[in-house]
Amino acid sequence: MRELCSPLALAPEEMRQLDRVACNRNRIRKRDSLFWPGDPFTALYAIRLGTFKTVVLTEDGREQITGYHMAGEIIGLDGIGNDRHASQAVALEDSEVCVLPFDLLDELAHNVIALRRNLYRFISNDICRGQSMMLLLGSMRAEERLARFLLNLAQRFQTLGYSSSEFVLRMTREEIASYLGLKLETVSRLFSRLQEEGLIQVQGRAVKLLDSTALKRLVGERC
Amino acid sequence: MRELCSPLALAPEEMRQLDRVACNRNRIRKRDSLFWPGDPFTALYAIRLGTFKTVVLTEDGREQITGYHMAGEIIGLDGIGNDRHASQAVALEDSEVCVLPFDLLDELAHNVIALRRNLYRFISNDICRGQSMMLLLGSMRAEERLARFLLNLAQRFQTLGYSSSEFVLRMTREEIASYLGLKLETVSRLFSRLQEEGLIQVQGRAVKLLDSTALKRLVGERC
DNA sequence: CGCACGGTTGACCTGTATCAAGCCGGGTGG
DNA sequence: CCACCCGGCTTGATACAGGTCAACCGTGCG
Repeated sequence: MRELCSPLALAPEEMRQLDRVACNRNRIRKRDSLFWPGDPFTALYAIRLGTFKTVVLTEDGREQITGYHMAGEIIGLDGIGNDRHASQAVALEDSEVCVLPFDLLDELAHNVIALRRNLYRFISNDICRGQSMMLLLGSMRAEERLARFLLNLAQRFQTLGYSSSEFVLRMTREEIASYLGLKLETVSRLFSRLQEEGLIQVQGRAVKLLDSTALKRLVGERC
Repeated sequence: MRELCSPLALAPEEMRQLDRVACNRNRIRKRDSLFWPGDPFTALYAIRLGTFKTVVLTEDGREQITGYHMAGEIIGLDGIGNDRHASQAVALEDSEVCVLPFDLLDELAHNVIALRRNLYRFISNDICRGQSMMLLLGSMRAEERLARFLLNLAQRFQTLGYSSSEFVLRMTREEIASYLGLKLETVSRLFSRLQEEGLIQVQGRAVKLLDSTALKRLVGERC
């Protein structure tokens, strides 16, 4: 548990207090949901293991994946605002989360300045993530979107201690497409094209980044 | 000042405390910026008067407008996460803001539960706004995007006590286009088309919603 | 073993972008 | 006070990225 909360940078004594809060783990099976849109908001969830997607829906049934979340990240933040979750969180593989009841968390935040600040921080980071997604969806071409997606995954795998150049996607082409505001055929074609160009190697969901420099150039990064 | 903080739902006594925090007003002239990307984060800003756009940039200079903000709203929330603002906030007309130094705000939040909760709430609402924008940018057609934009503005004007069916846009076609992930010519054509169809009446930036029911149907709302 | 789901690929279509020309209205300087 | 100019807007013609429809494949799961 502790390592999960290390991003919160607490003193050991505060850690013990937090342990009271985050006592209960929870296993979520692949395809099961942690919460649904409209569910009353009671807790945040710290992902210990596995991967989740968050999804929002239109009235007429279309859906948009708004995020992929891996171990060490916290989800459910969108529920604080109006005491109901706005999105759905679905496990992409068998996963495990810590339930962080928000009342307890807030009570603790009352005393522990560092925790309060870090709560703000987490929520605010989600805002920034949203802004980058708007940038991506609003003004980037398809190829650039996919390249960014891959580089972002690579970086996150790296911070988790996995290879940043070789990994297995947890999501289908259709899910990638939804996230990137494209159609699944387009994503499939893009994978093939990037492979032809020698930038990546794809075999189903197994991806190897062969030329990250070129990928970064694709997304307009100065190298 | 007080009416601005009324969404925070404070007791009168707490109000007085908050007055200490939000003492200083600030006039911002049209086209001037409240903060720039990279600026150190020190405060939130409560808009008293006027309109702002928030903008994020790519390394290679493209820009995406991520939000329009009117009186009563709070901006700058994206800065909390890493102590630097990620976006730029530009006044679309002569405006006035209250500066809310975050240190003071947080200190006060330590004591006042309601304020703490409402801080969370504000930030979280921004996340939800981001999610709806992803939905819009990722899976809606151009006409639907514009219709949603207009209906959203209408509703916000209404809550400010202005007409919800007749208002003057503060932004150019190009700014609307950026926000909606389109090009200015497309936005212009859409305005013309909605007018031909009798749903709205446009004269430059003056807009009148003639058939909100049809507009809502356009965005897939059951009526 | 076979079926169903996920993925690839091709042919064609269309919504939106792009390029280009002209208009309108309001602010400025003569 | 008028003429001009410029930024913002509209509209048309054309291009193209990505969507749609359809056929087929492979593979892993029951």
